[in-house]
Amino acid sequence: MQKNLVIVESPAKAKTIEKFLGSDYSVLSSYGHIRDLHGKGLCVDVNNNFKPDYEVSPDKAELVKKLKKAAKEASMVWLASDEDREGEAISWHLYDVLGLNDAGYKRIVFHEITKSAILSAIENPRKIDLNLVDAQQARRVVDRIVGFEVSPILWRKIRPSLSAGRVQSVAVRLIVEREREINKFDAEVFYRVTAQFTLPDGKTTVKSELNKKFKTEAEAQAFLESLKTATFTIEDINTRPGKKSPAAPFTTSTLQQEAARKIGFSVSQTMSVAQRLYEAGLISYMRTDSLNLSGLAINASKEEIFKEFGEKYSKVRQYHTKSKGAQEAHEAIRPTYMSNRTVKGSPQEQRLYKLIWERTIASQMADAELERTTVTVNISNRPDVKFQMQGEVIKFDGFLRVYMEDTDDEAADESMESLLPPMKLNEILTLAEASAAERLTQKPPRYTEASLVRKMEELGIGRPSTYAPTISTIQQRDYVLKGNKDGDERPFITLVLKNEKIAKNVKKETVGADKNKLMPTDSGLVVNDFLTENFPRVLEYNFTANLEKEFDKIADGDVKWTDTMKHFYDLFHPVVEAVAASKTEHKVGERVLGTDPKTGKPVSVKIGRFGPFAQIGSAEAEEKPTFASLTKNLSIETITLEEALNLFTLPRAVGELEGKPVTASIGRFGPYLKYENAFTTIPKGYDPYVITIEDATQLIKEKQERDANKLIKSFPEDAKLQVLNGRYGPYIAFDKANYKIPKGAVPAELTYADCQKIIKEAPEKKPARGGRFAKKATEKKTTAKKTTAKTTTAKKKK
DNA sequence: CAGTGAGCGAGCTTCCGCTTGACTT
Repeated sequence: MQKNLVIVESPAKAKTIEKFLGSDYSVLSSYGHIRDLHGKGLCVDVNNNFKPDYEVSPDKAELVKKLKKAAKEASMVWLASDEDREGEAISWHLYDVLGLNDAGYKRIVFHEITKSAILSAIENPRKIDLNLVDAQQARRVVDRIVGFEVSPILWRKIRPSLSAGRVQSVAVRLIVEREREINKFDAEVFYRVTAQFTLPDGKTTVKSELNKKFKTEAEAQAFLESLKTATFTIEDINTRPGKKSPAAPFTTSTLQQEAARKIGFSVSQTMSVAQRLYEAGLISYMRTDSLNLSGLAINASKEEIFKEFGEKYSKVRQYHTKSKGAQEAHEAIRPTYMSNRTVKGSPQEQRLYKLIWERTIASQMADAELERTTVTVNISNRPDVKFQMQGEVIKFDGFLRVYMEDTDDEAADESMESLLPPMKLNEILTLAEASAAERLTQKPPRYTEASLVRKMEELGIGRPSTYAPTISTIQQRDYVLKGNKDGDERPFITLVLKNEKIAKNVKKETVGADKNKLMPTDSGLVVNDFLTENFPRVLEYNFTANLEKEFDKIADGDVKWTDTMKHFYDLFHPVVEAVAASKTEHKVGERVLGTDPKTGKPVSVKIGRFGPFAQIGSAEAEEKPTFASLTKNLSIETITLEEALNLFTLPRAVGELEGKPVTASIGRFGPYLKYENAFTTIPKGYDPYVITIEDATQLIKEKQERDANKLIKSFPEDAKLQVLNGRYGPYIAFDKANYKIPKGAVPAELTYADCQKIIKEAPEKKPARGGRFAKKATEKKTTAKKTTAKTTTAKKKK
C-alpha cells in the first residue's frame, strides 16, 4: 500500500492531523515558506518582466531534501498549506521545488483542525490557484523593491545600516506624529466641580458632578459662593435599560492588546507564551486574523456554559471579521478543549490560557442587562447648571460573570457609581461639601506596543505573524524607544466649600509621566522626515490598503501581476533615482546651531553611527572638529547652542584629591568620576556639571572602601580564581565568568579544591533572555521550552 | 542575576511573511 504525503505549514498541526488521517497518510511540515528571493541584492529582474530570482532558503535545505525524498516515495502529495495568499504561494513553491506534476498532487485547505474539516477537505481537492500565487509574488516583489531601493539611500544620506520598508516606516511614522502632536499640545486648564449631598434621612451621602466645567478660578469661586445660599432639589430621575455585549474571540492583535492590559505581557512575550500553549496542543493557532469559531468549539462552549452557569447564560454567536485585509486562513484563538478550564504549565502559560478560555466562553454568552440611572439636581440660584449623579445596576450579569474587556482609556467611567441609594423626585438634598479642582486637558496618549499593533491592524499594515517582529525591528534600528518619561510636577488649586466656608488649597500632582511607551529617537525623527518628504506615496497611511486592492485584482485574474509591477515601478523608481542623485551639502538631519564664541567655529548637531552628537568645527576645516554625544534628555530637534556648548564642558575638572586631579564626565553607562584611572559612578541626585570636590571625594572614598571589601579570598594556585563580594553577596570569579556559592558554604573558608568543584559542577550558562523573545521568562520556563522543542525536533528527524 | 567604564572613520548594512528553534547582543 503506497502512502499519501500531506504537507502543512506547522509541525504542531502536522502532528494533530496525522492522528485524524490514519496510517495511509504521513504528514510533514514545510515550516512556512521554503523558498524566497535571495538575501543579497534586489533579485528581481526589473527589465525582464520583474522575474524573481528565488532560492531555497539556506536553513531549509535539509528540510527540502527530506520532503523531496518523501514526495518521491508517495503516490499522492497533498499540499495543505493555509488558504491565503502566502499559503497558496507556499504550495506553489513546494510544487516547483519537489518537482511534482499535475497528476501527482492535490491542493486542499481547511480552516479548522477538526477531523470532519480535514476529511471533507480531502474529499474536495483542487489545483493550485496561480492567480493567488501571482498576487503573493507581487506583494513580495513590491516589498523587496521598496526595502532594497530606499534603504541604501538612507545609508548614504543619514547613517549606515538603517532600513526603510512598506510596514516599518509607516509604523515609525505613527509614533513620530503622535509625539509631535503631544509636543504641540496646549493643555487647557479647567475646573471640575464635585459635590457630596446628604439625603433627607440625614445619613446617606451621594456623590455628584456638575455638568459644566469652569474656565477660571474666579468663575469656580463665584459658583461655590452661590452654593452657600442655594437649595438643592431632585428635579429628574431617569432610568433606562441598557445592555453590554461580549467582545469577539481573540485574534493575534486583540490577544496582544488584552494580554498587555490585563497581565502586562509585551507583544513578543504574548506570542512566545502562546506558541508554547499551541505546541502543547492546548490552543488553536495563535497567528490569525479570523474571528471564526468552529462548530465544534461553539458546541463545546455551549455545553460548558450550560453546565457551569445554566442555559440562560448561553447565546450562540458567530463573529465576522471586519479588519482590513484579513485573510482568515485559521480560526480565532481559542482553547482546543473548552472543558479544560485550566492547564498545567508555567504561571505565564496558565494566565494566558485563562484569558483565552474566558474570552472564548464569554463570546458565546448572553448579553449583560443593565439599568442606567441619571439623577439631576436643581440648584435654586443657578438655573444654568445642574448636578448629576449616575448609577449603573446590573440586572443580569450574562457574560460579565466571566470576562470584561479592558480599555486603554484610563479616565473612562470615573464618575460612574455602581449603585445609587433610593431617591425621590422633588426631594431636597443637603450639601455636605463641594469642591472645585483645577484640571488639565489630556494630551494624546503615546502608543504602547499593543496599541500600535491595534493601529497597524486598523490601517491594514502588517500581518499577525509580523506585528511582534516589526515592533522589535523599529527598536533595533534605533528609530523608536520603549521607555519611561518622568512627568513634571505641577501645583494645582482646589477650592473646597464646607460649613459655608471656602478654603483654597494648592496641591501638587505629576503630569505627563509615562511608562513603557513608544517614543521616537532622533534617528527616528530624521529618517521619518526624510522619507515622508521624499517618498510621500510609500509613507501614506493607505499605501498598503491601496496596494491590497491591486493584489485582489491579480488574485481575481483581472490584472496581470507584472502589469501591476510595471505601473508601480515606473512611478517609484524615478523618485529613487532623483533622490539618490540630489546632492546635499550636509547630511540629512544636520542642524547648525551657531558659532562657538571661544573659537569662532560653527557648532552643529547631527546623527552619527553611535547616535546624535554635537560638533565644533567642520570636517572641511584643517583642524579636526571636536565631538560630544548628546545626553539622553536632549534632542537634535530642540537643542540650543547653549545646551550644545555645555556638552563640551565635559570632562570637567572637579578638583584635586590628595594632589591628583578628579574629573567628571558622562559615559555610555551614565555619569562618572575619574580618579587615578579608576571610575566611580555618579549616582542620581548628583550632576557631573556641578558636582563639588567634596561630594566627589566622598563618592570616591565609598567606592574605594567597597573595592577594598571586595576581595574575600584569592589563591596562589591560580590568580584568575577569586572569591569576591558583590552586590548580590559573595561569588566566585574565574576566567571572566562568575559562579554562585552553594548554600551553607562559608565563602572565606572555601579551598582551592572547593572552588574548582563548584566551577566544574556549575550548570550550563543560562540561556539568554533574548531581546526578541520571552522577555521575562524565568530560568525554569526557558528550560522547559527548550526540552519540548528538542523532543519535537528529535521526533521529526526520525 | 552582573562587578562594567569611551569616542567609528571605509566595508557591510536593507524588505515582508510564512514557520520554528539556537544562542550571543
